[in-house]
Amino acid sequence: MPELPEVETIRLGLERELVGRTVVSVDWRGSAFRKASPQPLNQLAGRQVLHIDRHAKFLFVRLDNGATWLVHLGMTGKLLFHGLGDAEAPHTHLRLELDDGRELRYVDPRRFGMLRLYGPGQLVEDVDHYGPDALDPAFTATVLADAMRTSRAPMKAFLLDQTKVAGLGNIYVCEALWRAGISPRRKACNVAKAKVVPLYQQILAVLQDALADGGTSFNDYVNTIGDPGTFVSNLAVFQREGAPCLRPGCPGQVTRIVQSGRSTFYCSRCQR
DNA sequence: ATGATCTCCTGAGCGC
DNA sequence: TGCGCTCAGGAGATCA
Repeated sequence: MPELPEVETIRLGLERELVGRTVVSVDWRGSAFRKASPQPLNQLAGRQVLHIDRHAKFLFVRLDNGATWLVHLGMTGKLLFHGLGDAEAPHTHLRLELDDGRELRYVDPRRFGMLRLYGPGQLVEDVDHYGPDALDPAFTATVLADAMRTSRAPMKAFLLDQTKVAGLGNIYVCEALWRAGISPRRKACNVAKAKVVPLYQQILAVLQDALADGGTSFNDYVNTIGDPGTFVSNLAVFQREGAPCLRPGCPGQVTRIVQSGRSTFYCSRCQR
């Protein structure tokens, strides 16, 4: 569900509302997730939150004892602030009672997310194989060009590959390729050199535009106070199958194809 | 080693 | 109303 702009929106919410708070008590339901936590989540009890980092779609909640609580929302994960007595949504897996009389809850119907508590000094390994975050200065046009030169994967798969550049998902890959006028089917190594810098610029632009709108919401994405993002009205191709291409002067229409088992939306007329 | 496919899980939407 | 099918914003494991 959430990609970089949505996760960054949540990070900003946590920075405002969670940093400085202490966890009074933990209600962990022990639900089975795809990856178990290295340390029991009950050990969040008594910890104060110092700050929140993000790499790609992972959140790093830094705690006062040197521990790190890693959160990944998968497709349907939500982190939400609630009052103590608020009714509980289905698929609530974790409730953290905070010292300001509120609760932070993790809700995730599909349980594709990850909640992983690393002890003090324990190294977080989940992003070891990841490439640079798409909005980090370490991600440059040169880095992108070097990775593209050696990959025969179609551009769609290439940009979804978190080891190349981290943080993009299905929506923003489709949107960035449309903005740059590159076919999602074109092999990365076959993209004209002259198109690499524009692609780099459009990746940053679409992420920043979406972030400014609080992300994209279809069904269930909401930020930490339950508000949806509004970028859906600015999507050019994603979930617009059959609609006219929005590029000025382009007579094409948006097509949906399946690549590596996932939907790709693009205009075959102006994305070459 | 790279790229494609399968898998985890639940819910929504659709056609019949 | 209900059944069965397809699809969903992610990513790790497995297979060719």
